[in-house]
Amino acid sequence: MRITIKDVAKLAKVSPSTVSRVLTDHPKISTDTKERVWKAMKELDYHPNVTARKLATNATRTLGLVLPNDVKLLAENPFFIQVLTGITTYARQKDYYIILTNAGTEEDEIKTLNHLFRSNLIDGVIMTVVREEDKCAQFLKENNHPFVVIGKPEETDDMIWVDNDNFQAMYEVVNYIIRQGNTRIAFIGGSEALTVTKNRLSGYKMAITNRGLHVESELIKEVKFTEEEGYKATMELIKETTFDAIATTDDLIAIGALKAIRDTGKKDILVTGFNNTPIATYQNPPLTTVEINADKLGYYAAKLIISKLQQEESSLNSYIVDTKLIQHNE
Amino acid sequence: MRITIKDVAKLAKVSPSTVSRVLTDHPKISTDTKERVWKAMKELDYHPNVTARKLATNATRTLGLVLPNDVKLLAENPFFIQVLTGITTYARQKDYYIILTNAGTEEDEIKTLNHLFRSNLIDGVIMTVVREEDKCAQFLKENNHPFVVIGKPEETDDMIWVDNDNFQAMYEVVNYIIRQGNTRIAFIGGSEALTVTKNRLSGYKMAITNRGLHVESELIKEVKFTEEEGYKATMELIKETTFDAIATTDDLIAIGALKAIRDTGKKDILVTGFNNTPIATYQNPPLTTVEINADKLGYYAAKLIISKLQQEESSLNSYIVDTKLIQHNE
DNA sequence: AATGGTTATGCAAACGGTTGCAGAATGAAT
DNA sequence: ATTCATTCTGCAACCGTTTGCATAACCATT
Repeated sequence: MRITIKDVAKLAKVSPSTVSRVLTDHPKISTDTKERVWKAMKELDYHPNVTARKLATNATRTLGLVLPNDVKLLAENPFFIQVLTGITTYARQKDYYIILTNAGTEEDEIKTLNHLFRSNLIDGVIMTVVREEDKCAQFLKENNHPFVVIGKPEETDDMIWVDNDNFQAMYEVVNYIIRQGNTRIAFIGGSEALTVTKNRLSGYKMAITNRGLHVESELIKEVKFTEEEGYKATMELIKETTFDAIATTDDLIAIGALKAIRDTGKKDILVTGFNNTPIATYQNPPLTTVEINADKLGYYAAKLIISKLQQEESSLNSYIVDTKLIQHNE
Repeated sequence: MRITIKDVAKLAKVSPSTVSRVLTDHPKISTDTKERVWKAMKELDYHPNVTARKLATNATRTLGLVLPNDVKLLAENPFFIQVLTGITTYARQKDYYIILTNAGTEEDEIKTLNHLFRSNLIDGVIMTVVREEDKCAQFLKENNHPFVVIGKPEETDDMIWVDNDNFQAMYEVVNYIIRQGNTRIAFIGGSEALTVTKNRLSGYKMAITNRGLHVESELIKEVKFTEEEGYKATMELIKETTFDAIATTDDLIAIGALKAIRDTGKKDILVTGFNNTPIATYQNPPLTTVEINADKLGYYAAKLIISKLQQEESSLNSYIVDTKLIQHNE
């Protein structure tokens, strides 16, 4: 038989209400009874039934998390598991729980989220993948479901979000490249429709300009986040123009670029990536890249949404996670 | 105001009990009322309150999952996120939920699991990391908490587990190596205390013997699952003996081996890994490795524990997930 | 018409907590 | 001794389901 609040009450010779109040550290309970109840709880090794509490308080203290279905994407990108780690770490500190599920299409995700909210399973949700004009985000907004997104959205009005300072990060990368003595620096980035790419491109341009160099459109390529695309873009660059460094927005793209450079027998072209993935670390020589601290992104995402749910006064709407240039050259 | 079972009952002109019975497809409800109730549910867009149901049925339909705290380990090893994907995929099919949390030490994990079970948050747990003489597993067993482990345990009596056939997988690897014309084949594996290493080593030995070759202890090394250890072990091998191939039990070890081979200017030494990590794919040339289908491991782990919890007759106690040799040589 | 056997549904008590409100107990003030 | 304010605790209703038991309604049988 499970130990319930009644058992504790009986042993401590108080009513269940009192035990409940002791649990929540209600101010009007005398130290005396508090101690009696604590003793009883310890003696019985009492664990409150969280489900019953959820029902009574109509708060689940649970956050939802929907991962994409694509195993390959998840496996290649440590980003997700790192975000996840950050989230669970903070949630645990605050006695919040995480329900994990997955979804394929955007509609699927909406259906899943709808179910989670409407069935009283979660109080809020953390979105790790935000598309342009994201239907999920729109759905959540329309239904007044609290959520936080990882990655600064286009429209930030009453949105809660965390992100790196992508402008600043790329600015530093390009500055580093220039300090290494390079002057013609190419840029290969993901879709320019994505805010993240936009910001990184701006950082690139600003660094170039500030150092008295010129932004040249023939040095700028837009591709998908894959090795192949990085390879192709680099091949085009090699054919079309000359350059002594490439700044990319993703390690996978960078790997492709490195391969193209090897295959064409080029030398001394500095390539930089983004995200500090293991793939980068184990390149030979290792790639210069940017640590985006994905676990911190998760950590602060959880923090923001939880303080919102707790209606804390101090609760912020956004947070910038620092980045770090990782120079693997010896 | 939320739509409850009472609202549905009122609209369908039945009692809440009847609605509840319709929900669970109780056989004694007439098709007539069933349809009336369904219509009412649809009209009100009713979603049952899962929390209330959990309380009433004393079953949470939720599985716990505890990840290690070590971000680096998680990021380098796509294994975890793949397992996770498999789990959520199956769980979703069966309307089960996954609660995710993390823990550092073994004691921490026990504490966490204890809390999850005692607080009525989960019905069962999936263990992804099983140590030798695992205290967690012992704790779960002693307290009669249902669990499944990924990785065949030493003692399999009334344990539920899934695993690859590690013997067979390594047997095939070594056969492949031999078919490529190699005869002196080294083995670098993780701790021999781990069942997984034992089984892979047996597979190695069997393949060697079956092909009429000899097992030589100077060709066998035991290390940790890191690149450095793989590097060191290979350096030792190079110093101490000769060989034309190395079978390792992990891609990271293999990467280290490759590096040692490069650094010493050796040629034509075939190195194989295990786990088919992205790091392997993006090696140059790509590593020959073994796909262990970690997502299937998760999928079947979820399947086994769920059928156990549902007390299905057909429920198995173990499942072997197939592996596949990935030859990246062109 | 009375009886009996089904079948379909409702009643009410649970599940294990929380919480507004009432009121007992205490001490201070008149 | 009475009144009042204050502090602490208990009563009972409630959260939204499920489910054992009772029973109404129906049909078939005698």
